[in-house]
Amino acid sequence: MSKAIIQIDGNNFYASCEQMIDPSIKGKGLVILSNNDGCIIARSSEARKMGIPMGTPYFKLKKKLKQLNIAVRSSNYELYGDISNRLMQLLRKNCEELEIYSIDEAFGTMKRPKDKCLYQWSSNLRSLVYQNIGIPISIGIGETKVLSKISNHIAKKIERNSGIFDISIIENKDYYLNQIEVDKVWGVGKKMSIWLKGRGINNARELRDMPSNQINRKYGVVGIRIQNELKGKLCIPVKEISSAKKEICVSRSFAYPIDTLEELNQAICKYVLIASAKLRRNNQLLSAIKIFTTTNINSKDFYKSEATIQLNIPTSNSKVILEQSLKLTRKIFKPYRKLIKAGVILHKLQGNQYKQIPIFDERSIQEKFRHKTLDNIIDNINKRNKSDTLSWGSSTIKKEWEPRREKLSYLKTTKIERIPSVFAN
DNA sequence: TCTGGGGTCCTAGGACCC
DNA sequence: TCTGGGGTCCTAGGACCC
Repeated sequence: MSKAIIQIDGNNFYASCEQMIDPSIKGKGLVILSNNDGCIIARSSEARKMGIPMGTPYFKLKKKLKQLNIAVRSSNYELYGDISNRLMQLLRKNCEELEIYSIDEAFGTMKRPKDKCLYQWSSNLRSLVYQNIGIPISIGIGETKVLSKISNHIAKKIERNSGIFDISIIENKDYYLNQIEVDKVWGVGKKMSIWLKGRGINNARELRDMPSNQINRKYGVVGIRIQNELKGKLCIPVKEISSAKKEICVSRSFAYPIDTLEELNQAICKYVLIASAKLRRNNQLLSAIKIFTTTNINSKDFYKSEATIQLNIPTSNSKVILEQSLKLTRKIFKPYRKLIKAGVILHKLQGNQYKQIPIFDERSIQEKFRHKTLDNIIDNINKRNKSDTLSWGSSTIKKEWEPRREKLSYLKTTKIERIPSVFAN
């Protein structure tokens, strides 16, 4: 038996992070809201048991949450990011290879011991993480990523598994695969599951055993890959080194609709500065910028607009990116539209080691270096202090339409002044 | 009144080339 | 009326993920 693929994730990760820093909500009903306090994006297991559905708009459940005495938090990505880093460091030490897949999920590999059983190892890892990070995790093991995801799902579902399941070493594999609905299989989304169900394929076992030419005709390599992974053939390898980002997107909804060019400009400026700082952090340059905005998708006169510009010389310079972005903003703006969201996407990214400097224009070289220094100074100051300590004048925006975060928890792990005090008597 | 944000991968089809 | 064949590259958009 070759290497085992291990899938590890934090249980109800956002909720667990909040409960970890605030013991008063431990073991209680808790929901986490999306940006702008829009909808429910995470629940504690207690809230789930009380029947609070995922993804529902907050305003629809506000009353019910109060009646049930369920705590509410705005999402606090600085906190979750910090806990995630600690978790991943610990996992990296304990797996042979580790691919960080998302803020709360990782894939690892492990060689199986002589008796093939990784339960002891998994159980030790779970305790270690709980002791050191304070977050419960689940561990799924299989021959491929798709199977390890299924294992993880079973680990969470069946209590006696205590958060660990290994589908490769059990005898009645089909018994379990028969119980996994086809839309729960990793890679099968809404569209594909409708198509599959229309053909009588309702669970993971049936998907594995259906004729591959059928799925190939409809979904090509994407479909075949999922099917092969279900059969135990590794098609989606564990990537230890995360590949360079191909695009960077920063977008937000506004607390209230805006309808002037001035406001849109301010928002775009702010997002562009966040995105270009990210770009420089990744040591990358961009060659294309897209700006977009939309009104409420649920309204009758839904309006959305976007514009893209290609740059001849790749850059990571805030001033250049800002100038181009504001030109695009003028293009996409239309008066009397109640805009509720806007954003920027940086496209065609490349590593900055390939930066091309214009060779004939002496002045532009000097300018470039000056801008580079300015960007560096701003980035460094913002890194040491609050992320927007120093910014560009054009990006100062009115507080009242900044996204709502009314139920934000304190940053007890990343702000020195917020570290909890302990008094011993 | 109020419905998130940030990604990746793949494919079809257009533009262009010889 | 009739209008090649084969290839590459790029982009927009769909589908999916957390």
